[in-house]
Amino acid sequence: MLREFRVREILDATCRVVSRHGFQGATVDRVAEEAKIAKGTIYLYFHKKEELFKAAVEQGMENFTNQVRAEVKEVSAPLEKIVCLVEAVLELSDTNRDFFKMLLLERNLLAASPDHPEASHTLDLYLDYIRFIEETLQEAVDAGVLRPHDTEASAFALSESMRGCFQQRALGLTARSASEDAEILLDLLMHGVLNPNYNGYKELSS
Amino acid sequence: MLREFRVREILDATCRVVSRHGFQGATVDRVAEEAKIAKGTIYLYFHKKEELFKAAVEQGMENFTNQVRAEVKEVSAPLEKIVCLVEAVLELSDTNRDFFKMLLLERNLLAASPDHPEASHTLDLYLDYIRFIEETLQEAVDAGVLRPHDTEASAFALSESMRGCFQQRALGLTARSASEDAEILLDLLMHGVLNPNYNGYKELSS
DNA sequence: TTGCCGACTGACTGTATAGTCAGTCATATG
DNA sequence: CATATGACTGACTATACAGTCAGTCGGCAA
Repeated sequence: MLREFRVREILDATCRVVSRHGFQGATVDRVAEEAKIAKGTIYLYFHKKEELFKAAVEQGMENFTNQVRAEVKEVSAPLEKIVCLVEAVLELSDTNRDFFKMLLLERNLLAASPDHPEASHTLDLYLDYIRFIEETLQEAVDAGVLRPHDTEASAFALSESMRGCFQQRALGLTARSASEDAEILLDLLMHGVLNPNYNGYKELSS
Repeated sequence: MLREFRVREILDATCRVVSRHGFQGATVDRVAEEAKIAKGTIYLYFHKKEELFKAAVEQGMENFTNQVRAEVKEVSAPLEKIVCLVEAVLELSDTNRDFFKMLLLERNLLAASPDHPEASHTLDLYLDYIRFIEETLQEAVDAGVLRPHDTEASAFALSESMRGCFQQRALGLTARSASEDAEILLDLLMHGVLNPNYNGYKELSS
């Protein structure tokens, strides 16, 4: 379908423009130029600028989480699932840099907090992603592979740590590859940093 | 000094406006209204809108890191320092919500990545903060309290996890207090999530 | 009393840009 | 060939906002 092709083309251009200029500098004119179409054409497919940006974010998020879910579904052992998840997230964020830069710049999640119901779907997508991480961790707890703990908290910490890895790369602060980051992050997540031979601090011992 | 008082007043108003409307919706008119002064007055103290926002972010970051540093300096045991750091960060972010919401919305860090030298000072402040976390962790490693590992990576993961905790609270997704979050995060950081009785996955064992 | 100073004001201007719409063009149909 | 359809265009309008500046006001000094 022509319609679908155009929509995709416009959303891709939007990602590129936002990742280059931020939401501030991302004008409809620039998106049109990037997509090599007239501005009016964009308004044939999207009613408002906001709608365009929201669609770009949400379509990207859906693609992303679907791909991660698909990767994780390939393996069955609970611990391997976690490894696979972390690798998939970091590798996908490395591949689709434009989209992830846009996601990092996304402010609607917060703007949503008081009373912006339009942004709530974006928030829902984000929460679905977190919940998927949480379920993957919980499965491993249930299987006895991970110790019992607050998996919602660890899901949040893990997702933010992965986001941080990507940001580090986007800022050019690291030369590590996505898979090296994955290895380091998994090691931290699994074992923590406490020296097993040290017993001086009982309060923190499990 | 009158000048200093006005500047502070304007920057505080800026934080409130940005935290409520985001950078998009934060106009100089609104800041003036919030600070209960005329728009022209703002231009007596700041040359450009950008300068105003940058100053608000940087002043807030400096206050924040100075307070964290001061708290951590109070204790001497390496492990206690880490506990103190996490508690201080989470409690300060809970206290100064307006500023931290603004910080979460800050896009200059990324906008900086290609070639925006104006934003590099903001980036430097951020990196100083990371480095301070890293040093605190490294001290504990050197003292044998933490196992040897890549402290730059764990510093990054920790700072992003704390940021995530604050975001969770800003979005109203958690009822936990800052100190409860600190406890959970420290437990994760120290011990990881792997079940110590499980030995099926050698690759990840230390 | 007069004149000066400097902090502050807010109406005004210029500009960037969101959104519109009358018109073009290529293709399909009778 | 004539007419219709619909995707597309880009000049145009309306608006919101950054930044300006002539003017006000209170205090102070001569």
